[in-house]
Amino acid sequence: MASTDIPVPRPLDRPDSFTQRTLRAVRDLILSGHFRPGDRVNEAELAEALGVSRGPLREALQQLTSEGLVHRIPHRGTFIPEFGATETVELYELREAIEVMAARLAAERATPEDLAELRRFLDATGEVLHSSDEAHYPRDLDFHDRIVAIAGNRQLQARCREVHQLLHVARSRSGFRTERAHQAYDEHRAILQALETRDPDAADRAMRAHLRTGLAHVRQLFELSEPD
Amino acid sequence: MASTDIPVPRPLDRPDSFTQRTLRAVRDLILSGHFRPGDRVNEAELAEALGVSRGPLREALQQLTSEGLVHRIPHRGTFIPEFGATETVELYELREAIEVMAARLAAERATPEDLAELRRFLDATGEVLHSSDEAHYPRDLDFHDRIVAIAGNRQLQARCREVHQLLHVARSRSGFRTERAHQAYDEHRAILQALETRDPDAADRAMRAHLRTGLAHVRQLFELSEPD
DNA sequence: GGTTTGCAAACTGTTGACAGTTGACACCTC
DNA sequence: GAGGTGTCAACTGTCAACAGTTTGCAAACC
Repeated sequence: MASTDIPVPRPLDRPDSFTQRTLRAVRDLILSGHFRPGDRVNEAELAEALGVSRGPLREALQQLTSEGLVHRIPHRGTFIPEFGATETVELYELREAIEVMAARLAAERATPEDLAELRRFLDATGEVLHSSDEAHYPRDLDFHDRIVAIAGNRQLQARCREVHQLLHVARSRSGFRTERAHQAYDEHRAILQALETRDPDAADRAMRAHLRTGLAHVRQLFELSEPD
Repeated sequence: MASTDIPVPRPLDRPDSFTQRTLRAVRDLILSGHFRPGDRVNEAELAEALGVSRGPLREALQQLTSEGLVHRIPHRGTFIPEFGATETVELYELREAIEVMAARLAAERATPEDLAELRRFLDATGEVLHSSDEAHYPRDLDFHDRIVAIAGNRQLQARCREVHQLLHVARSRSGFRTERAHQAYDEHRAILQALETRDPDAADRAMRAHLRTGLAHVRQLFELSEPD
């Protein structure tokens, strides 16, 4: 078709709509902690700051509402939700539902290359972990995302993204730190092993155990910070 | 506070916003089959028909987009998505993730009353099923919704609703009929039994088996209608 | 002094109009 | 007639202004 060698016609360069850009901007503001749980969003002010009118902003807020990152009360305004112990536990249970299923599917569908790459990834994080004795484990979510990707189900992947987002906000409040890097790493290895034996039930058990440990840890944090 | 006995001050009577009403209206139009997969939505026309301006309609469409009931292409318009075999299978897998988890939680959390009511419900549907030999099983979803309700996790419940909606649209195209009412009924009894023994693993297995049977059935329909 | 009542400012909900893009049809060329 | 080009109507994206609601404050009243 295209006869010449011009770099690229790029139908992709079209800057996407104000609504989409605004959506990403506001989402980042929430995830980055600029807006904190309990805060109220002033539409006119925020629209001005982002350089758009209230129309696109309102569409973006509507989307964020269904993502759960924002809560709208009629005639009152838009608020950043506060996640208590109950909500956080519910999110963890949803996460367990999705990621356990993803682990099952990954055990059935992973290609040899998938497994090899996952192993390399874990080896790399293992080295980092043992050399510098970090108590933090920044690549935890990376591992989980990779497994959901291997599962090859877009619906699961999309929901997983959403849940991780919400948990990020839910945990942000009490200065959450994993502090259990080595344990998590060991559990990740167990999951990898289950995948390599292509045993969905074993993958199920390993992933579930891993997530429940995480939930138990978060529960403990909540009980410490507020006996709710 | 309120000293007098006037019926009710009712802060609830406030008719909710145009956006909310429009959202429900359009959702119903899609679920009822008025809009069919592949159809395009004309904003001006639909807004006029619903008696609102394009603003609220666009906010409603934005929400429907994140529910997956609608697909927007920039500068092209809003379309009702067409669910092929791949998408439908993915939805079933997501459903399995959610409802299996719900069954596990229900096994742990169901009160005796919950179980008694669920049993009454199943008995009632059983009678209907055996007296009039309906091939159709209209209360199938009811049963599933009850279990998710018993699980008592709002996040799971909300996602479950969404998935059921999408599956409704996905199946609507090829004049889907269950045709396996008696089998489904038996499987439901098995699930109930697992719940009554309060065995999460048994509930897991029973629910998973039930949903996989359903998926196998749908797969068969797709292979018949289109060898995709 | 404490409670109620009545503004008034601030903000959200909604609208109609304008700007930019897309897709189709007609026309022109070879 | 096939292929390319120009034009136009239809529709989406965006905006600025208007309408209705909420909330805080202040004055009035008991």
